[in-house]
Amino acid sequence: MNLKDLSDYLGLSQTTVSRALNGYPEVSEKTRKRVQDAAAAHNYRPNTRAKGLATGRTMSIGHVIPISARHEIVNPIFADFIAGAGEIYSKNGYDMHLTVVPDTDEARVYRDIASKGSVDGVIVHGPLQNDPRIKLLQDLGLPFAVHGRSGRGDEDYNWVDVNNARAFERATNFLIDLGHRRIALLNGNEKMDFAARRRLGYLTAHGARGLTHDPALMFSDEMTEHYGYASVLRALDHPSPPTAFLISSIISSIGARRALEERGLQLGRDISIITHDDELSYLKNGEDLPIFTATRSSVREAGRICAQMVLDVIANPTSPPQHRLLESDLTVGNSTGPAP
Amino acid sequence: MNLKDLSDYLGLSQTTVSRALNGYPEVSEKTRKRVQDAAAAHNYRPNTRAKGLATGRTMSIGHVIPISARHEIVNPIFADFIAGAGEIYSKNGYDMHLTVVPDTDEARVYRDIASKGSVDGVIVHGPLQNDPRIKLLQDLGLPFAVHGRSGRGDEDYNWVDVNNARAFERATNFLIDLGHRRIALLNGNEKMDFAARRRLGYLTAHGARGLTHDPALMFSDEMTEHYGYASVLRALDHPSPPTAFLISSIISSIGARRALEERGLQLGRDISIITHDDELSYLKNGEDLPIFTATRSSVREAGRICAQMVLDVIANPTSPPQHRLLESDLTVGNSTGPAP
DNA sequence: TATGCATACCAAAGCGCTTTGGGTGTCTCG
DNA sequence: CGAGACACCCAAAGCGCTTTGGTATGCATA
Repeated sequence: MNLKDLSDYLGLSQTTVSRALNGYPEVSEKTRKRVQDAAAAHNYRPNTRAKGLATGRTMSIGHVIPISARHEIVNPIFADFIAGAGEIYSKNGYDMHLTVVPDTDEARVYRDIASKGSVDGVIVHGPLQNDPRIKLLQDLGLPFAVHGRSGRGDEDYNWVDVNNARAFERATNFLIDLGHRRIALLNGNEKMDFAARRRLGYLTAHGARGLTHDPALMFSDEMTEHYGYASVLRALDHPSPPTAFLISSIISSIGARRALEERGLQLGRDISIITHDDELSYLKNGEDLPIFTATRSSVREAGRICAQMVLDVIANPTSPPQHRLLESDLTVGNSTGPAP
Repeated sequence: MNLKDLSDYLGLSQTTVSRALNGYPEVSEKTRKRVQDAAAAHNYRPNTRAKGLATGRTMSIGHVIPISARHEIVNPIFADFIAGAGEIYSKNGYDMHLTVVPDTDEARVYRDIASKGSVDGVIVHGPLQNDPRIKLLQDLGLPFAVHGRSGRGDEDYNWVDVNNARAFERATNFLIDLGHRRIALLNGNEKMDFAARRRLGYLTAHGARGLTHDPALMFSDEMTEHYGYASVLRALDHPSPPTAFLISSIISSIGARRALEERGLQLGRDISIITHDDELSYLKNGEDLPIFTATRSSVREAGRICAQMVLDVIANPTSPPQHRLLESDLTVGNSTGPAP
């Protein structure tokens, strides 16, 4: 059933039917009702492509999901972010257009998307420090919002980010206050902006308290379970091992816990851990009692905000860039205690 | 830059340029080369919507991601499945169209997608037993492939599934052979087809060995970490507690391990665990040595196969339905041992 | 009676592409 | 030398919608 069929059936022109369905005033309420009823009865929905061609809008937002080319790992926070964004999209009649691509040739994909005109805007995932994608998208004139930021000069594009530096500074201070002096950092890949900022927070706290950090206790890689496990073992084998760990992801923290268990060390007594918690739906940091002391910020909520942001930009292309810096809670669990 | 601009620039008709780019024989190789070079130089890509309108194909596949309406949980295996499917899509010039939707009104979404004509085919995620979506899609005439199966009558649609019954039967037998007699089952939501089959395998093994199962040791819910944790505690508090657990997801197994740790029980000695392992990229079952004894099957590979299957159906609509039943490995790790 | 102005509708162009149904020039062969 | 055959190219229709630029009708006003 297409517009022509429907208008033939109703004995009206396509113009009138289209206007009736799209809420234009040039059609009597009686006719509009008749058209709407017929459309519902025949289960008519305008063809997306045709509508897109005619209006120049696709009503869909592109997400380019980078897959680590080195390790073939897809970021686990992605599922929850998408869930949040998807909520907003369906509320606004938008669709989500997904491309998974090795993180080595993301630029090509953005270029493709832009010239194929298949989306009205895009969300940038996992920005690096000084990510070239941002300039590219600005040049292409494609509306976009970034989940995270990208180094300096973050004034002239739209982003939603967690205050990563602050979160990790607070967490580090919390540990220092408990008497810890050797604190290991299991960070994400520090080419990524969020990880660089977390590192900064960690270093800032050290500096402010007159402590020196030990590069041998600072790790940076993709945040898998195994990374947490292996890094903790390595740190513990250091001649002067840490008494506390600051970990960038709850997934790696699970690996860390496994390592401690294997070594017979008790979490919160022998070794303290603070983790960052993205509030993944299937991997909550405890239901009522938190498992880990954690800096907490919902990635799903970030997805919602980010999605709303692109939609705003699309609706209002001339408005100034929007920024949203989310503060994270510091929830105290049983994984931290005074330094032994 | 659109077709008209490009053909004007080249002094050729749109027809010729279109044919040159799409590999039709009616154009000289010399001209084709000239056209291709110009297209590349001007970064020309045909507009997706226009192409779709003209050809009747969208070159995109729809994925409808159900979110548990009760618990707002998005299935963690989803990210890896998508990664696998995305690989195949980009190799074949297809895109992925995503809709996240509460699992209560998925049907509406499929109906929408079909009448809006925004995709060439869809993948069905997380089929229930006797899932109404399958009949719906057949009625709508939309090509589709199911990740999993849906109860009886699985001959007349396309699916990729793991042999869940067999996997869990083997795992149960393995535990029985080790002397375990009270084996708890931490299953997924048994409205889902995969979980029902796993339950069946578990029961079959019990029956074949003349053992009776205890409903008090059988759990069914969404497979979160907390579910694993809470269920293990509950099972251990049973007057006659189990000596082994069979767990449907590595995520829940992590929760299970946490519960054991809390109770001071040693995995593989006091309590045995066999888990199902979807080979999630960020949550591998150990890097070299497996953490858990596990029935293993790559969900990413399933994504690849499933994607290829829809593409095949689209290319060849009259071919008979394809089925692919993947057998899972049983890898032995340190989480199992003789019954105490 | 003529004019103005809403109101309610419509025909047709246009979005950017593919594809049908030719057309023209060159070559080959009887 | 004329007729097919072939290679190469083109104009225009059509995909399903929105939107521009109307027209016809009815009614109040001057």
